[in-house]
Amino acid sequence: MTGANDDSSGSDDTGPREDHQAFWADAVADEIEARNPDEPITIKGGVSPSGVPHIGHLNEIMRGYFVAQALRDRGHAVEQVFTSDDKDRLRKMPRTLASLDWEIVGLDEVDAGALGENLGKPLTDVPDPFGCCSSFGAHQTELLRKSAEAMGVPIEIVSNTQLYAEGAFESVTRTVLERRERAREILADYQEKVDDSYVPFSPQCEACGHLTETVTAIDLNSETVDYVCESVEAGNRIIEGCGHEGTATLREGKLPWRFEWPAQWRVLGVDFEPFGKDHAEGSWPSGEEICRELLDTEPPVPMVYEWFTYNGSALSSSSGHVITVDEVLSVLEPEVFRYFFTKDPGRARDFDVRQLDQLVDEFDRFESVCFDRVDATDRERAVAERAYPMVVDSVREERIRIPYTFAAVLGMTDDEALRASMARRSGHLPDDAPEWVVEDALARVENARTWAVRTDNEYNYRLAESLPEISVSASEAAALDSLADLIEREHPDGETLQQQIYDTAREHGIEVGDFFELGYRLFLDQPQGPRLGPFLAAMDRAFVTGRLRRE
RNA sequence: GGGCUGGUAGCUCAGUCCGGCAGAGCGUCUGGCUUUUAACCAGAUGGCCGGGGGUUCAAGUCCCUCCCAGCCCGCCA
Repeated sequence: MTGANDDSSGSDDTGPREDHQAFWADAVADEIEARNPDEPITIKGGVSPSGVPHIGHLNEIMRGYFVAQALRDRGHAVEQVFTSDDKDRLRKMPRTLASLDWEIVGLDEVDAGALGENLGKPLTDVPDPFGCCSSFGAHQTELLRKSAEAMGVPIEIVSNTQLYAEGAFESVTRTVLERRERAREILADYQEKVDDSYVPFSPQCEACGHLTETVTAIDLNSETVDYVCESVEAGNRIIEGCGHEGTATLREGKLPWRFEWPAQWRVLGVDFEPFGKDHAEGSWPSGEEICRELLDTEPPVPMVYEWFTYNGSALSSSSGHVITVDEVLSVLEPEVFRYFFTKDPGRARDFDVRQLDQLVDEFDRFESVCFDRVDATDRERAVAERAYPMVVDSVREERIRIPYTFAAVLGMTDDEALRASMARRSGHLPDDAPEWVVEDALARVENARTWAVRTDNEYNYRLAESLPEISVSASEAAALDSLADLIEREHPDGETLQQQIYDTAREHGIEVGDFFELGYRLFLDQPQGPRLGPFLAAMDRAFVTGRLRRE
């Protein structure tokens, strides 16, 4: 169905605060619907692709995604686009870069000169320092595309450079130049340094390729501007101009950001756009006014999102304190990370790798709430039922989750059959679980294992492949042998075995604590570990008895 | 200097729009055999809701103000 709500004005009389939406994306969807937008409804995001794309940038995609899904669920056709603002000038050297395989490298490992010699040019005119893409901008855009793909979000990526090149911005640019007096007036309310000489267009110098700011003449008949390539200030530094005097068409240059953003809204027909708090007080209010006053277009429904921090401090492409989508997905299932973005965008949030188990536990609860397996408030249930289907690839109630920390423990072995049998014997997987359930449940093990290794936390065990070098006393040897016999004879369950370990230690006059440590050394080559009884009971019996006998 | 956003239990977060007993999970503690062991179960513990003031029968929620963090505009460079 298309074109919902057309002119049925009678049904719109209910006030906007009529029913409070539990899930934020539905509140946004309400706002968008209230405007009766043309279909497909267009949701946009975008970034200037200059540094290593990190999880903060993903807000531009994920926040829109949930709104898009909420609208689609209501029967609307929705298109989610993402502009790579790749006509932006390269202003400074990034400290780190990412290869297309997400390897983070320093400038010394790439052709840094490709960047350094081209400061001031549009990102798409800067060579790729990795040499693998047609430009630095293209390289960066490719990383963004991969991020969205990895998150399973279908978006159309639009190159800003491309939009200029094909003339999509031409008429808007013309309008802005025609009405530059008004443009100045508006912008001057937001930016003090806008003076009479300000021209809302930056031509690209035909000689050196820099984006320049000194426009000397505007000819709207021929749709060209004359310029002098003078030095410009960018990113707290001066970028030298070449002094060339030339003429540029409206496709050969770019609008300043404050105008470019509203121009995108108009050209792409944007109905909704989320943006970070950096824009909330700057480009949004000016953009809103520019859009209405200058471009005669209604601006999109806005949404400000708070920034994430990473391990407690600000994410920063330039300083290199980043975590990429690729890294996150090496420790989290995509649905868990998608869940992270269902949380209130207005709240500042830390992505703390050391505490990822909490996030995963939260997700597991979220899933359980959706399927009504645990107690929850009405609100929590409403959010879960609404957002959960947008988070998973498919809603399958039979799915089983192994707790993240236990999954990390299962990572002690690479033997997948052993992982499965340990999960079964420990009660986390029913014996009759279908193949796909087992496979799904165990998929988490690799993630959790990577996490445990990366943070080197208390779940970072490794099953000792071969017999560790340990010396045992005569009484300890006897105790271990006797425990092995017991296991062979009685096949005890975990709790029984736990008890038998205590009993055996005492029977042989060994300190209980010492005996446990001996057990951990034997199997993990560490002095501590998980509850020994259940742990040993979960493993292959012959292996356990053999190891106890120090074979 | 002006403004915007955030600040809720040890941790991660709901609840704030629209005032009605301060919540969840995790952690911690205790118990579950005579037993320290990270995957079990039960119970308990946990809060000046950033501070202060105001409105109200009633404030985490509304108003004012201050503090802290981040950001925007300006100023400076």
